[in-house]
Amino acid sequence: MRNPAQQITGPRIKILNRSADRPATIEDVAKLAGVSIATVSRAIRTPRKVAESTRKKVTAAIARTGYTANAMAQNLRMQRSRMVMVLTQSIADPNFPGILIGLEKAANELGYGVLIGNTEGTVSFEENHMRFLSSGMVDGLILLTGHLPVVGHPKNPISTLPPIIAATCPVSHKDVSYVGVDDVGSSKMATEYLISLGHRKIAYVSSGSSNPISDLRQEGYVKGLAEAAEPITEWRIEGDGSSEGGRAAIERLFIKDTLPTAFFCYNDDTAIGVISALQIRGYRVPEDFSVIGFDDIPFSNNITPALTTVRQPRKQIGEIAMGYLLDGLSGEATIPNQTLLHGDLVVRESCGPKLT
Amino acid sequence: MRNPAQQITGPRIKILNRSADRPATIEDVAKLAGVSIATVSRAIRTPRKVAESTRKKVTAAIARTGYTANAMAQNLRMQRSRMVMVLTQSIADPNFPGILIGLEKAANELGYGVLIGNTEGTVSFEENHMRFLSSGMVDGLILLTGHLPVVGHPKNPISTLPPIIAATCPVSHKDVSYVGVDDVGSSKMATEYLISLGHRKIAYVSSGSSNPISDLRQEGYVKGLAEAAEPITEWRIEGDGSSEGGRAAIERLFIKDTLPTAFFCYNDDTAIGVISALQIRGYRVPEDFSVIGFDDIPFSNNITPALTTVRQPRKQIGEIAMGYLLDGLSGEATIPNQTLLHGDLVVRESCGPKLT
DNA sequence: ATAGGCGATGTAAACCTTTACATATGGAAG
DNA sequence: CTTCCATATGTAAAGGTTTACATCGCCTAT
Repeated sequence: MRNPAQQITGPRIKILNRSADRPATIEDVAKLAGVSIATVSRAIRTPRKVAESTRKKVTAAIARTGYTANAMAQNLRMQRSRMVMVLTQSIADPNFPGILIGLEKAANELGYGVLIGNTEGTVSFEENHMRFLSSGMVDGLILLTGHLPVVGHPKNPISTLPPIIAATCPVSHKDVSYVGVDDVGSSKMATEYLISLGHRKIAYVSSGSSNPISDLRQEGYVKGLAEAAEPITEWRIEGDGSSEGGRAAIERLFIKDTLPTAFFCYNDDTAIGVISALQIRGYRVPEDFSVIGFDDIPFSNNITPALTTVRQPRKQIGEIAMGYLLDGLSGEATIPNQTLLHGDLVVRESCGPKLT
Repeated sequence: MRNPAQQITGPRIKILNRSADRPATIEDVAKLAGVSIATVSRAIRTPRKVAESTRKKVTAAIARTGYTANAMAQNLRMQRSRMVMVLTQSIADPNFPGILIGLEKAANELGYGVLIGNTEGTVSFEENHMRFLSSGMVDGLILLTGHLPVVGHPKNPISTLPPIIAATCPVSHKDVSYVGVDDVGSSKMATEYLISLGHRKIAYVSSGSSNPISDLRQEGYVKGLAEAAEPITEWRIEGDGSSEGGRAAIERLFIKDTLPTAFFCYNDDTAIGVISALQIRGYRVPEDFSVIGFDDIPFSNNITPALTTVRQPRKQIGEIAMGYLLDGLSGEATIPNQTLLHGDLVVRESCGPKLT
C-alpha cells in the first residue's frame, strides 16, 4: 500500500498525544465553583434555572478550567449523537462536492456533524457503513445512492435505520422524502430551447438503460418535443453517463446516413464526450451541431466551446435535504414527500441556430 | 433559504422514526442467553475467554435480538470515538475528492468514520468545528488547510487538539507530520521535460504570492532550469490558482514585446486558463506554445488539447495520511515527519517541440 | 404564627458498555 | 483427602453527562 516511490525525509516522530492531564470534567468545574454538578449542567444548558450569582461563579470556573462537555457522555445520556451520515456511490461524481457543501453548511448551522460514507456501489462497503447506523452512531441519513442500504439482519428492513432523506436520486420507499432538481421540467426547458433555435432533429443521449434519472430527463425531452408546433420524432441514442460513453455514442451514430442537428445529453460529462467526438470528426460546435448538457459541472465553462447546460442547484439541494432531515429529527415536523428544485438554463456557446 | 422556485409534490409525511421498541441492549442479550452482561461482552470482544458452549448461546441470543453494541456507550467507556475529522478550506477544490476517497478508504478499513469540516477559509467556521475537537468527539485530525486550527481557549495552543496529520499542504509545527506530493521534484521533472522539447524561454505561472505550494513548485522549476546545458533565465508571471487568473496572466503578458514559448503552470486550473487565453488570441497549443499543468485534475483529459500535466497521487496521499494517523492513534508507532510522494508526468497533447 | 408556594440547589438514577477483581468449579498433584 | 491452579463466570465500578425528584430557605398570604 505504501508507494515504493515515496520519499521520506526528516526524523520519525511520535504523534502528539492529547496533553497528559486529562481534560476537565463537569466535576472539576463544580468543585471549583463550589456547587454541585447538576448546577453546572443547568448553568450551561438552562441558565434561567440558576441564580445570577451562581451562574457567574460557574462561568468563571469554566473559563479557568477550559472545560468543554464530553460529547460522548452527552450523547450516551441524551440518546443522540448530533451526527448525520451521507451515503454516496461516488465521491468522485462531479455533482457530489456541491451537494456536500450544502449538506455540511446546513448541518453545521444546527450543530450537527457530517460523516462521509463512500459505497463505490458495492454492497460490502455499504454493509461496512451500516455499523454507524445500527450502533446509534448517527442520528440520521442522507442517501445519495438511490436505494436503501442493505440491512444485515433483515428483521424489519427499515426499522433499524435512522430517519432518512434521499437527495439527487430518489428512493422508492414511501417513508423516504426526496429532494432534487426537477429533471423532467428542466429537460423539457432545454429541449424547447433547442427547438426555439430551429432544430427539428434532436437526439437524446441517455445514460444507458435502467438509470431512473436518465429516464426522467428523457421524459422531459419527450414532453418538450410534444409541445413543438410541428411533430418531431423521438430519437434516443445510448451513452453511459461518462464522456467516453458520449464519444462512443457519436461514433456509432456516424455509421448511419442521417444525423440529428442537435443533442440533448443526459449530463455534462456525456455532452463533453459528444462535443469532443464531433470535433475529432472535423465538425464544429455550435456551427454544425448544437449540444446541450445537464448539471453545469464546474468545468462546463472551461471547455471550448463553453457548454450550454442546465444548472442543478447542488448547494441548495444539499441545504434543503439536510434541513428537512434535521427538522424531522428535532421534533414532530412533517416534511414534503418530494421537493423538486428549478434548474436554470445556462446559455453559453455550444448551441446555435439550425442553419437552413 | 428555501428556493422560491421549488416545487413540492406529494403529501407531507412524518419522518420515520426508529422503531418504537428501542434497540436491544447487552442486558437483553444476557437475559436471553442466561448469562451476565460481562460474559456477553467477553463473548463479543475476547471470545477465547468464554467457553465454547456459552459462546454459542450468546451468539444465538445476539442473532435473535438483533443486538448491536451501542457505540456511544462504548465510546464513553473506552474514551475514544473511532472518528476522525478532515478539515479542508474548500470541498470544491478539484483535488479534494481524490484525497477524500483515499482517506475514507483507509479509515473504513480500520473501522473509523470520517467527519467532514469545511472551513471556507474563514475563522468562524473553523471555530465552529473546534467543538468536535475539544469535546472529544474525534480521535484525530487530518489537516488539509495548511495551518493549525485556531483554538478558542489559548491555554496551550496544541494541547487541546487531538493527534494531527497534515496532507496536501504542510503545517509549520514540529509535531505535525506531512504527507503530500513531491512538489519540488515533480516540478523539476516537468521543467526538464519542456527543456527536452527544445524550449528555452519558459515561464512559471504562479499562484499569487505567499502560497507555499506555489513556492515549492517554483523552486522545482528553478532547479530544472539550473540543470539545463545552457543558462536559462527565470521568468515568473503571476496567476492566482484559478483558470481566470491564468487567463488574466496571459492577457497582461501580451502587453510585453517578448514572449515565452512554454508555460509551466502552478496547477491545471491555471493551465486551462492559459490555454484558453492563448486560443482566444488565435494561437494554437501545442504548435505555437507549450503548456504544462500540475495536479491532473479529472478534466485535464477532456479539454482540447488534452493537458500534459503532473499527476498528483491523491488517493494514495489520502490513504497514507490516514494510515499514519490511525497508526499513531492506536499505539506507540512513530511516523515519518515528512512523506513526499512521487508525481507522474502525464504526457498528453498540450506540449510540443519548440519550432525553430 | 403558619401554611403554601416558589425559586435555587443538591442527590441520585439512568444512559450502556468494558474490565478489574472476586468467586466458583473442576481437575491434577501431592 | 487436601491444596493449588486454571478456567469460566459473575459483581460492581467507572466513564461523564442530564434531569426527575427531593430538599431547603424564604417570602407571602391567611
